[in-house]
Amino acid sequence: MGPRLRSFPWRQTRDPWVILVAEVLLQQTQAQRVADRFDEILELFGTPEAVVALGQAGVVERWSGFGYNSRAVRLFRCAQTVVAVHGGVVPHRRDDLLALPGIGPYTAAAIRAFAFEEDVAVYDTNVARVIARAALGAPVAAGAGWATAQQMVPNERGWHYNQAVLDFGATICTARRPACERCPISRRCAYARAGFSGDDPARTTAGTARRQGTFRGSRREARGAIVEVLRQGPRTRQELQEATGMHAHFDAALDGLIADGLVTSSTERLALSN
DNA sequence: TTCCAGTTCT
DNA sequence: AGAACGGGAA
Repeated sequence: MGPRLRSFPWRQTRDPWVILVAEVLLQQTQAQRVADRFDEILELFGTPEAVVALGQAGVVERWSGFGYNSRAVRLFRCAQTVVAVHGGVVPHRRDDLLALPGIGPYTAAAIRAFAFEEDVAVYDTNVARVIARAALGAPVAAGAGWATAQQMVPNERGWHYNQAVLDFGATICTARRPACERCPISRRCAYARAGFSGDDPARTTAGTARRQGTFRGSRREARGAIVEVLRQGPRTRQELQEATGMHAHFDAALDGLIADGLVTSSTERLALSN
């Protein structure tokens, strides 16, 4: 037998809502960071009704430390939709899942594969890298990569297979320094068999991480700082600006947060939107 | 600096 | 297609 799957709390359940919450948190966020706070996450967001009851501001308040705060807004709206439209039950059909706020192609597939145990391919940054390197030895567009991934899913074993590929990409076939020396499939890896000639196929493959601008001094940093201060409670514009210490992008950041429905501006104060 | 179990808007 | 969107960790 090869190595076991990594032990993550969301792998011990098939509760579709819990899986959904975990997958939303895992979007662009290292698995270990989510795992470290999973008890707290379950207590806070364990049912769609609980999320609705928290209210949007409550959800955003408790999202501290996870980043991408719009995900908190979308999770709240998603909970509302699941309760109001689906009677509190997470749907299993792809189109119904994609219609939920914050649920895109990856998360819809992850819910189907990991909660409902359907044999659908989960295609994320890890899988895209593995497909490009090991299966094809060449860069892939998103559509073709997904199709290739789907062909590889074994009948009746999708749950375990998908979790295993994710682990393989996260621990062996990594973005930076892939551990080819201890790779169990290096003999069958297209890129390895080609002698690692040319650029890393994963580099230019769609679905793998794209580079972003510098965070320090960015508007995104200002947005994050503003939301973090407002988690403590409402503030005047003056107080908010001083507390964040953000000057350069403060106005644009605040405008953006209001436009995104994260922050509400009343006559005197700014606050997280309800 | 790069990258992280992506989604949404333009 | 490209950009915007957090913040932590290697």
